[in-house]
Amino acid sequence: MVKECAKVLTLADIARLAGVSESTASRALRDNPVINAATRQKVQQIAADHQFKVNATARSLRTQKSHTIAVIILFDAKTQQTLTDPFLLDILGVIADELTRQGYDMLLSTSKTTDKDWRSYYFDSKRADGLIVIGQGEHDERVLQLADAAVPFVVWGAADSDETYPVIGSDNRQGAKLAVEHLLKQGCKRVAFLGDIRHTEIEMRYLGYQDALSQAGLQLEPKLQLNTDFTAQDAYIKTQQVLFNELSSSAGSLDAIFAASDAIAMGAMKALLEYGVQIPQQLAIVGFDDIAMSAYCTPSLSTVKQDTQAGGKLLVSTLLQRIAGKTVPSAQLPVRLLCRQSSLRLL
Amino acid sequence: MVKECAKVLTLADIARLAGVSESTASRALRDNPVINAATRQKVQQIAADHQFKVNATARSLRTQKSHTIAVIILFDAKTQQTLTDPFLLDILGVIADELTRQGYDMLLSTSKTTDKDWRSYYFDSKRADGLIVIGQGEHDERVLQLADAAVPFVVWGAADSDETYPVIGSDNRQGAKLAVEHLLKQGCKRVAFLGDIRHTEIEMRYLGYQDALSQAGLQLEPKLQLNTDFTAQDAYIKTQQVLFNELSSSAGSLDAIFAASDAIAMGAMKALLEYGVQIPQQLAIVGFDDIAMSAYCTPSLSTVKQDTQAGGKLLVSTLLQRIAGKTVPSAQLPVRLLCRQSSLRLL
DNA sequence: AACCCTATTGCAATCGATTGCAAACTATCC
DNA sequence: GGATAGTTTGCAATCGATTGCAATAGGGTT
Repeated sequence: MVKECAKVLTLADIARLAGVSESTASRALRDNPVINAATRQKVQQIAADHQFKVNATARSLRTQKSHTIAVIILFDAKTQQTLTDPFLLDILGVIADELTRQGYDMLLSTSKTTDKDWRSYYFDSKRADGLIVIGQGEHDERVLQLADAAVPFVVWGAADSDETYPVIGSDNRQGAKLAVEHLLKQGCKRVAFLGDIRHTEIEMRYLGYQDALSQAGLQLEPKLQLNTDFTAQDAYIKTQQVLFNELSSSAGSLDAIFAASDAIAMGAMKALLEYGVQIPQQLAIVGFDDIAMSAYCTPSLSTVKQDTQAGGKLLVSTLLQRIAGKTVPSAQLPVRLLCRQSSLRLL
Repeated sequence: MVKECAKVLTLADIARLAGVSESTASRALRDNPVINAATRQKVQQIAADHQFKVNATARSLRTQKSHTIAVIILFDAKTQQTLTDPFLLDILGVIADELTRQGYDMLLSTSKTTDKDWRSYYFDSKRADGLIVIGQGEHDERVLQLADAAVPFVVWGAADSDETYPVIGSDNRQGAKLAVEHLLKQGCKRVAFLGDIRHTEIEMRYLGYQDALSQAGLQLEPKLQLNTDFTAQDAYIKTQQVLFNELSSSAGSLDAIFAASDAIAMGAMKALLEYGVQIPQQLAIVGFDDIAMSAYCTPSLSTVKQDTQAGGKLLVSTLLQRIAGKTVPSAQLPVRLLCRQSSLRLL
């Protein structure tokens, strides 16, 4: 059903129509002040009339800039689905908007698809001028490999110690500490931690969890930390398998959960509610991220809100500065604890 | 911190290193059988050793193919956020994987960013070989505009009557009918419909809702249809503002809701639960999509599951066939009703 | 030995836009 | 009038890979 239609015009066509050379046409369209104002207007008018669009490919080849950023979303190899966590969608949207605002296109890929070598695929091949990597996970080798090459990139995650590349992320440790302090303030004594500490971000949250416990003089129980995937499903299963036993053990009853993501929290909460546990009276729970659904589940989920708006913008601006050759430091964004029904006992 | 590193090699470099001409090198790398096997091997070996990657820009310019597909996500102009619905993430992930599998890159954009003219921006400028438009919404003008041009594209949505372009989507009408039939079978008499019927897909769901009602000999009450955004928040508010009044009206009590998306359903459910309504005993509710959270909210949400896996793959294969010049028909994917706690009264 | 055929390889043009440098033209001033 | 400065414009090279066509070499045949 595709209609045959006139061939797409090239710069040469526009130049001919305007009666000028290609160089003049090119400069006119790019608002080069060296071109006479009248000529410029005329060329632009003709280009607009014919809906002329510069061939992005040719321009990229000549200028050696693609004006495209590749966004790579890492995910857990175990999880079947590629994009699962709503949190990703959130930050992805912000990045997309911000890149467009800055005149860049966004090439999206999931790690499954490009196991090989990001540098050669995206950068050497000139598909992208820079990379944004979301999530560090256990895939650090590939990120480190990038760092060794002269590829401009930024990571969303947790700054480890002294990376040679900029990492943007929330203050995970502080956020976790706030969450657990809040749980303790609600009278909880035994708090489980749900999340895979092999991911750097989650490890930081675990540290914040520890901070709060030790500050309150509580003993750390390693068996209360479960490596769960970032899915409600896995949290649901692990909760049933492991935590039910802890609800009333010799060590006292489990009376709180701090989950490393809202999806995890919701899975755990589901299992507990089905089991007849009263939330928050018998067990209080706090998640992390503040995805849209958190406020609308029942009971609504207390959580540590990540500022995706600020995060996405900072990722983009950091990357663009790096592309411009500047050295930009890592940054941690402040987080905020949102207390909702799942953890508020004192009303 | 970017280390200075050797300039990226070009095909000419590889050719020189292998002692052959550029043409031979090019052909060797593309596995052209006309090249002597030994030569081919040698060139490929050298290229691999030096981690040579063909410059995608130059190749695109020469071959006039970008091997890139632009995915455009439409969204409601009223909603602030760009990417809100988890369902989008779902299908987006499938499309991303499938495109990669087929050797295509994916350029992602949200409609906010490219209000202007998709054809000239993506296609005429040679940024993409084709377009996938997700969601028709109220933005039909732009889609129609595409159809008039010779641009290969596919739409995820609902086939209207006789479009000149392929539309892939779920069997929305049938899905809605199944959902409402189920509600009626549970003994419900007055069913509200939450969703904005100005979107074609939702309109189809509304038709299915009507089908089920009239088949059961029930009167359609137009005031029970509310145009809600695709967010839990808007559904929450609208439910409070409008539906509370209907819980016990002269027309009988509202005892069921069919929501056009799971997010909407969850927002409505939250409002009702807060108001003290028993779900499903007093009011049963069914959503649409089957997003990951639906199974993990409380009560778990009955819903009409869309087959995103099949949908994403079909979108991609349809588009690629179109790019190859074939005419491909629209298609409707079967849906499945998942009965969970929010609607099951008879246990 | 002459000739033909096939298997390889290379030359050179091409994709479309950008840009350094030189040319052309106008204006100004002595 | 002519020289100089300033403003516009165009020529031609360039970005890197692909490909039609011609050229070459080697093998086989009569």
